[in-house]
Amino acid sequence: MLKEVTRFPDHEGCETLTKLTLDYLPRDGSLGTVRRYRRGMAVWRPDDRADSIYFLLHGQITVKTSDARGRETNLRVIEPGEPFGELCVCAEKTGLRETAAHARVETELIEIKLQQFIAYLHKNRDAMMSFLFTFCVRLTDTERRLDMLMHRDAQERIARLLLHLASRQRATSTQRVSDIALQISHDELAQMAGMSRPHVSVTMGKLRRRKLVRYQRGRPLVVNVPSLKSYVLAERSE
Amino acid sequence: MLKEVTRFPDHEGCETLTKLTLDYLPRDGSLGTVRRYRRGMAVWRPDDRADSIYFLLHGQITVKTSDARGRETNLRVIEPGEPFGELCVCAEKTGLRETAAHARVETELIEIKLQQFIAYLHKNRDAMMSFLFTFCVRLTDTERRLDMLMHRDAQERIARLLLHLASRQRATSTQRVSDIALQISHDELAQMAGMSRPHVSVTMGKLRRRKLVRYQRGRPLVVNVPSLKSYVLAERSE
DNA sequence: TTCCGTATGTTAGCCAGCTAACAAACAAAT
DNA sequence: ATTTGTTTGTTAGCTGGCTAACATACGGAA
Repeated sequence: MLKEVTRFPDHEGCETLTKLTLDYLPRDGSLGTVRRYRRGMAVWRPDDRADSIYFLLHGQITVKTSDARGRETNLRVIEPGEPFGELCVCAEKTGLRETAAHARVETELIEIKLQQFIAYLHKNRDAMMSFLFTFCVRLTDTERRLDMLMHRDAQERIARLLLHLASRQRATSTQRVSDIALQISHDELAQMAGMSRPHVSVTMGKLRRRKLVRYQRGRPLVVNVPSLKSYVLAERSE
Repeated sequence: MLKEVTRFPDHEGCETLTKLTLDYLPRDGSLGTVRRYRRGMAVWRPDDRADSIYFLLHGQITVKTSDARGRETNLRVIEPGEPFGELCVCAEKTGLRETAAHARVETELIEIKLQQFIAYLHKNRDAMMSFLFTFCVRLTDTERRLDMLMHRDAQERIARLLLHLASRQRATSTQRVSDIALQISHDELAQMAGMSRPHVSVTMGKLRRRKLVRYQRGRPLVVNVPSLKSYVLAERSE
């Protein structure tokens, strides 16, 4: 149990820690309820009370906001093992979600009432520590997306987004390869990068010509991490 | 000690929780080192190892990144009582900061080595729970900034940024007033919103003409929270 | 095969926000 | 009172990304 604690400051396998909390939860059904959702179904809607936390078992969830004009933006994509719908998603103490979460595919998850979850953490030190680490990683994750959005050049923005997605993906792979495959459409990239879909296609085309990514119709998007990274870090002074 | 735990799900005074962890730390000097910084001094630089966590006692800290072109963007402003330089600011397990933190004014803080801090949390359940809540709040905070950056209309973007800053500020005020005063320059707003300084000035001028904010040279910026909020939420369909 | 739905490629025209450059207003220091 | 430094106001181009619209390619269903 202490292994992760002492290993953490060395920053090994940070991303994998995100999925660790689930291992500390009782699996005898005493905490939370297992629920299933089919593709497209809503896990929560903007006006729902934010009094539950979820852990994704199988499938994939997207968390989105939409503004007054109906423009949708993708705030997060949840992978199996990750917690989501966290505590204190409280905008202005109304305790409402203000976001929408939908199953992207056939999905199974555990829903736990916040009260119960907090009570459980209170009794279980290791689970709490694990959960704390999970949040640290998520915070870093979110701050990197912030960093990405601060860049206004399309190529740099997309490049950073792809690197970000690749580093999350890499956590699940066993070996450290330079080519990471992502299953994501241009439309979804557009929603994550805050760009229009056509311009994402144009920008992706440029990156493809530079051999920084590979993709074709129907084939997954393959990101060459080292090349992309050196592209992002390169001085483009003029 | 349990008060905060049970109160949390009701989302009362969420923001104030951010500054709560400090109260749980031993003040006898047994944990961490007190350090002082003068205006402009660096707390850490991009290549420093990220093996400490900090708690701000007095003053103000800004955390920034700068890209290859030298463009600086403001990632966060730290207020007294808040922790910063969190665990796992580990980009690619190098364990480096990749950001720069500077004192904006005369500043005093506590620096604690991560190893020691984690060991302390491990022994002190209430401190850990408090710290966990702090992170939840910070995560929500960061996700709101994400949301703000996803909007490309300048007025909406600045409006959302001001609301965000105001809601953090409001935590320190005793009463719930509609007018919140902020001490921030157009240049800093530009760095937080990912916009150019001139266009921030233009946009702020528009908001001022709409009576959503008040400000003059040398006077602090006063944000009318309800008006701004209704402006942001209003349908601007055409 | 054919049809349909969805993802990607591409272009023309427009416009919001950028850069650059300078002016003005004030504060603090001399 | 001057000087210096800092912040804000403002404008004239310019450009990058947007919208809209359509073309193309592919997968799966019928």
